Amino acid sequence: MAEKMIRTRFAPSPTGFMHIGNLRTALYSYLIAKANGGQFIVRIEDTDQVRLVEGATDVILKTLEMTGLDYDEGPGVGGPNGPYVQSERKDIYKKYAEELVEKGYAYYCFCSQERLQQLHEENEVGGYDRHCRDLPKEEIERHLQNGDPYVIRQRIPLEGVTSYYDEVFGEISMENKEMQDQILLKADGYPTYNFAHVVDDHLMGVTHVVRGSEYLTSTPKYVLLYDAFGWERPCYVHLPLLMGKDADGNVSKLSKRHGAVSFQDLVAMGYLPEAIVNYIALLGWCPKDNCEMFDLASLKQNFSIEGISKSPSVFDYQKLNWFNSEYIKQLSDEAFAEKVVPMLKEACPDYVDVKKLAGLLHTRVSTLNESVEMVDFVVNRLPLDPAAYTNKKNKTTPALCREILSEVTPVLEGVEDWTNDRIFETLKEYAAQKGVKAGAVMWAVRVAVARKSVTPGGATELMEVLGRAESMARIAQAIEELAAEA
RNA sequence: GGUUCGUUGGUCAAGCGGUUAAGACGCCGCCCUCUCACGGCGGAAACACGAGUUCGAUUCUCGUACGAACUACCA
Repeated sequence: MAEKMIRTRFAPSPTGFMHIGNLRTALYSYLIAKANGGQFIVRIEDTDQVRLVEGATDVILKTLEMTGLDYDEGPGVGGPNGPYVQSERKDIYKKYAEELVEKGYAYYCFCSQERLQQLHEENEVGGYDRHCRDLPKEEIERHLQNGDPYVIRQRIPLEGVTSYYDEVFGEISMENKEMQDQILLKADGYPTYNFAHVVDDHLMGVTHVVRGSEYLTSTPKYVLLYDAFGWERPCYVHLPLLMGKDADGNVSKLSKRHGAVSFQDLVAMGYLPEAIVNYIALLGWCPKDNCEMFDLASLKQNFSIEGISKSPSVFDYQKLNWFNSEYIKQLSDEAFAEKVVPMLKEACPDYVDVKKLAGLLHTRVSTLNESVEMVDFVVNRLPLDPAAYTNKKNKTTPALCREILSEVTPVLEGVEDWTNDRIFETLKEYAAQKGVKAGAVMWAVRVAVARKSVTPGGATELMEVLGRAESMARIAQAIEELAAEA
């Protein structure tokens, strides 16, 4: 008999932006299915009515689209197991919860939230005292009759041990007495995650539950639910957590306080979706051959559960930057320009050749947005410290630079085609004639023209970008300033 | 506090009883060079600790330490 087809799901709750940890979970879940010819489902878990955020679902779906994680079933595309939004499945859960009550695996609880709150405060460690676990039948009936608000709780065995096998962490065992009689159905009629996801995963034929390892210790309760219904337990694949490091060097679950952690934040900062995907794919997974560059297609080719590690990994922006710069360099000049020219156009004066400027930036930025930051000296004439004219390798001094700049002015005026090549040749000839290193001339001119000692691109490249008029004006200004200084 | 999980350089990590303990990012140096970047070459940098098992432990077992997650009518 053929292996059962693998079906995985990504089940986010629409409570905010697409967290990078969620994206990685989605990615792994997707890859586990796709690496094995399986199917990938998306399900929206919006059972918490108070935490709902308008538009969050759209952001999630949009992120999946931008990263190429196409799904076989889910909101928008539909499928045979819909609806794929939990709030639209409300009736289903109630039915199953009641089935559990009938079977004795769950019970009605009429405790007020105030009482629970108080309980929580009294014994700090928390936990429900199972007040309603063994309520007499008549009392339950009376409450129900009265229309008293109630929740349905799972009746966890008081003794024994529950274990399950996790594909990455191995055997996990938990004493039943350590588990809480968790709420399955809330007073507002919505199910909790604890219940809804079990019912849905079963109904939707999910074979592999892929999620963060924060669920590792609550999974025994879910496994008990499968058993109570008599359903086949799924394979569990818990993923190591994504961590962030704070200013003090302490690590904890990656969150907003660690900086930009949503996919859209990163994109807005100029990271390419492909680079983000590549980077997070490697955060907790390593291929057999240790290769590092992966697009989605090759990930589908190579991904395997065995490569997933157990230990949490720290999100490192430096490495992300490296991946991003690699992907930027892989872009053709045209493709890069297309992304960056609009920003440059907006920032720079009209006389600037932004297309050429983009060319200079291509190998020098690690994010798209860095382009604009890097050309501040093009946008404005920066204040300049004459000390910048001193360079020991080229043996330049402010005085020498002043001389060079004065002499070079008429030479440059004679240049017919204001292009990098022509300007460069001309300046080189001049240097040879004068008997100084070309580097000295270039240094003088570049500092004068850029008004900055470190620049993307050389003197002549910058002059081409700035155009003849602005370049000459800057040189003239430099000569004046140097004269004033001397 | 309890429970569960984790621990190879600063970070991501390979390793699955015998290795000079890979590789990548970052850092440093050299080369290239019109400064920077790109590219090339090289360098510093790690098995948390203690017992066992074994001829032999980074690898297996158990403790200790440290870290994390969970402990909601949130997911």
